[in-house]
Amino acid sequence: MSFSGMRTRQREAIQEVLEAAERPLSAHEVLGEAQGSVPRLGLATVYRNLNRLLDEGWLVPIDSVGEGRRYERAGKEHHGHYHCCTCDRVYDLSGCAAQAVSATVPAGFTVESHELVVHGRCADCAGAA
Amino acid sequence: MSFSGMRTRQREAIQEVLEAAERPLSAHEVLGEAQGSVPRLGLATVYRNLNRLLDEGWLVPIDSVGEGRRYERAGKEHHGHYHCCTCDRVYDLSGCAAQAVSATVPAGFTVESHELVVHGRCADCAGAA
DNA sequence: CTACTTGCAAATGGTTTGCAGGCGC
DNA sequence: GCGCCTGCAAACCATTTGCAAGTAG
Repeated sequence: MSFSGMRTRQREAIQEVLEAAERPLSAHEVLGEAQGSVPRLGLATVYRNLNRLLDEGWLVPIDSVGEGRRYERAGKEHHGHYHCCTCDRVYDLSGCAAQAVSATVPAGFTVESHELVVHGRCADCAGAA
Repeated sequence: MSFSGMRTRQREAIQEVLEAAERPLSAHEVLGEAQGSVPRLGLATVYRNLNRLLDEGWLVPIDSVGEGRRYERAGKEHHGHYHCCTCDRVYDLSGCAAQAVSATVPAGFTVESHELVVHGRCADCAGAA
């Protein structure tokens, strides 16, 4: 099991884009950026690589915000995400800001609401599975 | 503003289902339940009513968990949601549990991770929009 | 050379929309 | 009766999959 798979031009372009990003990116954003290095890059290839990178633990999925999944380089300190309702982009917050939401939001940003989601297993499933 | 729209059998069935639910429901769950009272009810009608109810503020959307949006009656005390990774259902948590996640999780439930998402406007959009 | 990958196109699954007929008011 | 609402089917959009051809090792 082991691992990384082949080294291809498209795979590297995708990783570079994600490594350089300072906020979670959508598949389309990755496609757009990566096509800078690999023009003929297809969306399916982007998804296939994103999913592989998720399996390998190189990426973390961000599903918590509206439409579509975002992808972020793994290994960062646990942090919250700030979603702009207008431009729909997602920004990283510093640290897990649960206790002081407004304090962690970047200056100039306005907080409208926040959500806390816990993932795990309920009593039924913990016993059954 | 003001607005309620017409009173129809399907609309009432949908509202009853959501009023009775003690956890956020997906459009399909609403459809299934409501068809108990209105057999020929269509999925499109469910979506149209759910969206209208959202506009009217009667419902709150829960986008934070995995696949598809869930809908919950508005007006409840702000609370977190517990998502079971196995059965994929979403449960309400009591109160905003940001400060003590594990403490608010129902007995028997296992916490695997949690997410905090803040919605609002970034500096650019707050000024522009 | 052989297996893993890619690109393109068709398939999926959730949600929305177009349209003709129905029902609330 | 007029207009909003419903049901059905087609349209959309994000993501996945099938398949023939390309490329890494």
